[in-house]
Amino acid sequence: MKIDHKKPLVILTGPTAVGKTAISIKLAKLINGEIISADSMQVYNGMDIGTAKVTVEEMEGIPHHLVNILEPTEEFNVVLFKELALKAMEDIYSKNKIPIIVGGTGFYIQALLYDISFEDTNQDTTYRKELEELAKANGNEYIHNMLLQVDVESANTIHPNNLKRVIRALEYYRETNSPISKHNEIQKTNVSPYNFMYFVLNDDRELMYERINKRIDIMLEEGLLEEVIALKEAGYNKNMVSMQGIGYKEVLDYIEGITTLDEAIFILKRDTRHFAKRQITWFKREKEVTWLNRNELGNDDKILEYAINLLKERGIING
RNA sequence: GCCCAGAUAGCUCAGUCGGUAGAGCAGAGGACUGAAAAUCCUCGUGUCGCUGGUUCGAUUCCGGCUCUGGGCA
Repeated sequence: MKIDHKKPLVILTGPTAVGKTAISIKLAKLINGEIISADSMQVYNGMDIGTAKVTVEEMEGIPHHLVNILEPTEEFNVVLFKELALKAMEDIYSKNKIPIIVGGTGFYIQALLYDISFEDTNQDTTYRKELEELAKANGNEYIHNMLLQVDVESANTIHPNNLKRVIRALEYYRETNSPISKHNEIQKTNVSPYNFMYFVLNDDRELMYERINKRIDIMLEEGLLEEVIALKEAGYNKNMVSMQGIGYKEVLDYIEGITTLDEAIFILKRDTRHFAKRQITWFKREKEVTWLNRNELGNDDKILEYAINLLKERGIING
């Protein structure tokens, strides 16, 4: 067995609706772990059905961190995630348990796993707003040209229409006086400080899409509409990050009369399929990933058996 | 039974004044390092319903047939 002094970390992710939750709880029981959610939407209170949030019964006593910790008015982001996840990990290590990161937000997982640095910038977003206004007034190309002046590298890789990232690159330059492309290059070489296993649960595309469509029908039966109506009545609106979650923005459009119910459901299913596809694209690009394919491994118990063996080999758990 | 309108990419449809065709959606691939369930990029060959005719050449014009809408009886 390999001796590794790095702390153990288990990641279990995959596209939406593959069945991460059920497996994660079994896994936590088997390896004496606690779960940290890497999900940008399950952090919000009151957003349960649309995010397919784990219920207390489903948890079966396994502690879950970073679920229900914010109100929908608050903004969650990678930096906050990393900060809170690190705290939770310390807590878990102190109990001699293993942290298991579970959730579909690949960006968050990456930031944590490779300890990507974000500390060198501040929280002030006024410059961001300024740039947004400039773009609105003069067009995307104008802003992109501004970037070209200070950071040719980034300007060449970021498409002018990708406003959010053009703006972030400019913001980064303004705050650090150094191009973000350089920062990214350095961060890319980061070696993970953990002894980890990065599992990606996956399945045949067609089956995945079927499961997504079915899950949304179930969400509607369980009262997704009522949930969104309640959020709207509580004063939450589409400008909030939380309300941009899939399921919320589409249902809001229906409630506000912008689409019919059938259209909203169609769009919701489609957007969820697109999302799952994007998630897979992300995981394909991550280099140190171990795929768990349902069609090759079989049922949840077989998948778990396979995963546990790998964890033993890696010295993350005792064999 | 008669009249009219359709029949073109998985779906909705455009188009070719005759030289074998293109949009949207669906779908596929990709990017992503402080909004990430967000944001952005790339990808379109299909007996142009079937069958005769005219023509150097028909998916496009003409005839017949089949099917689908709608109308009249």
